[in-house]
Amino acid sequence: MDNATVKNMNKKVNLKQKGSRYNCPECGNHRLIFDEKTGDQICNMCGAVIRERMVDEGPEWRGFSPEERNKRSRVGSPMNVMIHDKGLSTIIGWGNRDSYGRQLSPINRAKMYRLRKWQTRIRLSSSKDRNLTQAMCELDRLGSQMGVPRGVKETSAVIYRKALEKNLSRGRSIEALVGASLYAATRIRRVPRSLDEIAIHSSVSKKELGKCYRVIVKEWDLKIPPASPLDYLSRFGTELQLSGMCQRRAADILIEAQNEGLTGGKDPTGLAAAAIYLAGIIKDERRTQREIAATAQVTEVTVRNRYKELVRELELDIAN
DNA sequence: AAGACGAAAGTGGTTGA
DNA sequence: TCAACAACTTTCGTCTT
Repeated sequence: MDNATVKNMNKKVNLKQKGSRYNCPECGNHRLIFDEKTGDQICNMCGAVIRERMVDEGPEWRGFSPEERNKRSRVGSPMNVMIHDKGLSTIIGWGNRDSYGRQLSPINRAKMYRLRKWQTRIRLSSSKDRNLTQAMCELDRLGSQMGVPRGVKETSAVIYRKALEKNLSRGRSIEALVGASLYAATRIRRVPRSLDEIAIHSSVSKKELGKCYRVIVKEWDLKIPPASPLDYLSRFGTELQLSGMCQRRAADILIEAQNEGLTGGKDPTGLAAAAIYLAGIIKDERRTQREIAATAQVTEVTVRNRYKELVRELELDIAN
């Protein structure tokens, strides 16, 4: 018996018996002990370590009766807020066989057919459900087309659900409400997209989206901070292939501008664009005003005005 | 020739009477 | 409801690199 084995044998604490399919190769004993700390499986007769660093696939809880075990089980699909019934409803299978695999009798087959029909009707019964089904579909399309991260889409789905509960859908198109909830979600998650961008990818006008957005915010009393130019930096920076250093410098400029109170009432995209333009010059990664204006979706004039203002007010020294 | 600049006129939204 | 207003856009001619 080597040292390690003796050491393992001494571990009387934290040892838990586990039924095992293995027999000890040394003595043939089938009572094996599992050490939770080290993940070793040890023979309780001769102390031989059968397997090391095993992964315990069992649950971390114990149940003393079948009911208890059932209650504690967490098996099942995760909830998905982006499917109208959150992916939790049951679907009657299509195979015309019972649980033993036997063919159903013609009478039962007809019964199952009727059951299925009713079940799908019930599943999508209320107009709200039908609305949600369509909305989630549209949200998925819109979100994917705009390259919005999954988490934001989920936030948006939650907002839409709440809007629907408050009956905000009445008199408004599904598309408009979906767009507005997506806009709100991007703002909340601090990856803002402009109403213009959403309007481009959906058939709803910017005006209509804005109206819906305001209704959602008002009705739900959402506290959405105004979009900060900082939130736009990384997206624009990435699109313009600027280095992290350069983006960092742009952020510094913006923070300074904010401290000086220069950002109030100004278009945050324009400010972000100007900061990027300046940082580009400072860090020798110059991008033309046109390039930046195009990615930030503002005009060159705005970039120009904002950056002139920043230079003047912050007394930045740009040697060029 | 491309990029930057600035003036002038126009647009859509907010504010206050 | 309307005018005033600030910010932004569009357009265009001129200057700079």
